[in-house]
Amino acid sequence: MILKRAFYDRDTVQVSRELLGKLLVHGDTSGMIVETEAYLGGDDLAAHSAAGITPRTRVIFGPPGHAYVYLSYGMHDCLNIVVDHEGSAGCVLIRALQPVGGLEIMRTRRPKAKSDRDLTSGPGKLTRALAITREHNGIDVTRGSLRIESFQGAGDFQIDVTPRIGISKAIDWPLRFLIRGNRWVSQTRLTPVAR
DNA sequence: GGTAGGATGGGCT
DNA sequence: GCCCATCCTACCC
Repeated sequence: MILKRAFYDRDTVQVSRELLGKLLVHGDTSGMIVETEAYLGGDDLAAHSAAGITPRTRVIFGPPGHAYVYLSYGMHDCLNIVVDHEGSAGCVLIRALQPVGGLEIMRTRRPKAKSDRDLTSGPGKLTRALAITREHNGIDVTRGSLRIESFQGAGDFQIDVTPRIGISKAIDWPLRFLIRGNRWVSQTRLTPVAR
């Protein structure tokens, strides 16, 4: 079942935790979300929205349940989901997936992957494997080809919390969430600070 | 097992 | 002109 807009129209940390175990679908490929990061509005200087409303960040300030896709380090597209109410600047970076459907398609899109773990164990890897690009910036993920669904296959799991990866500001904030023990979690910065 | 450094382009001051 | 919400390769244990 596709997640409705009300799911996203809530506190950013809460939605970041609850997106774990959900199914990200694009066309014939899909994967279970196993790692997320929360980016807040207000005084979160690591968030793109800290620069205010610009042509790039406009979508983050818009209504929840839409994709924010940006170019990272000049090479990689990264996927966020806009959350919290319109006018606030919360969003959730999708950092890793466990592949569920369309593995063969993913392998052709990431021919250099040395294992199935390599297909989607990072924010730039998973967008490549699922063919998500900046062309999807601003689209509604509560309907259409790119969407997020509940996933019975997730089963029970525990959540670990750590600081966020690859940022230089607010480096100690505990805003990275992952499914404990999952093989597809990106491996840097393992030590959890909470549950 | 681990890490150092290069690729590469857009956003913002 | 500087700063990146990354990935991959080479090289070293």
